[in-house]
Amino acid sequence: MDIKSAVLQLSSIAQEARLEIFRLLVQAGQEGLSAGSIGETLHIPASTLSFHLKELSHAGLINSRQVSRFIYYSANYGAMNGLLAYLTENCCAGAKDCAPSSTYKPK
Amino acid sequence: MDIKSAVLQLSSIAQEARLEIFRLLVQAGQEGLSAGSIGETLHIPASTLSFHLKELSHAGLINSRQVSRFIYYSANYGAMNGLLAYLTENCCAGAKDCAPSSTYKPK
DNA sequence: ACTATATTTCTATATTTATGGAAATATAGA
DNA sequence: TCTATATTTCCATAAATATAGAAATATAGT
Repeated sequence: MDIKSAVLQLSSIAQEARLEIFRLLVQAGQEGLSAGSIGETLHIPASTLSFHLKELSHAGLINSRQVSRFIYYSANYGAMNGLLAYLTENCCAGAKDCAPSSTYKPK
Repeated sequence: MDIKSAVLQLSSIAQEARLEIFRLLVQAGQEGLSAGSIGETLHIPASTLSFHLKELSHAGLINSRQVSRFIYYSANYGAMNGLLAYLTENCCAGAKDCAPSSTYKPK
């Protein structure tokens, strides 16, 4: 992970509408959701949504696939974990248990 | 964690200079580093650095304390972990092992 | 081919953010 | 109190980003 990619990914979720979209997809699982259902759930106009989905895709934090007339978007869990790992890399110069507990336990 | 705080925190590290500062402090540990030594390490002019440190402080991702003429900044590990937990909350609707492995293992 | 639906692109406007020099404000040692 | 050092505030300018309507494009059912 290089810093420019990390900034691109962080920028893509450092915006309220996009963070909502991303979290919705993280919670939705591998299957994902169609653009239309995301817009309906979050009340985002189609053109605005399209702009935000492109930002997230371009950053690599979400994937898309076409299913008939719909486009399904889903979280890229690998990219997400890569980003989290980058943020915590060499945390506390390797001291163990430097950080308070977190509830997320990746395998 | 509410979404506005999360966006504020993400925005604060979604910028190359600030992400460098934050990672430097995450790696530095509890003791932290003085503003001057951060600027010297990362080659950031004082006024620019001050602006960025204020952004990070305001978001709550770093703390500061005065030590004689110096101001020491350090990572707020609790805030960091809170943010990471927020991003992964209800990941995959609770399915276990939905996400690929990560190297960060908070206790 | 025609029609309805899904999504994207185009466009203009409004808003926010980053930069760094110069000046101002601490802090502490002599 | 004078001086040196550390950091912040002020300021103007430059650059990037968000918004959503209207038009364009794609897909599939009839």
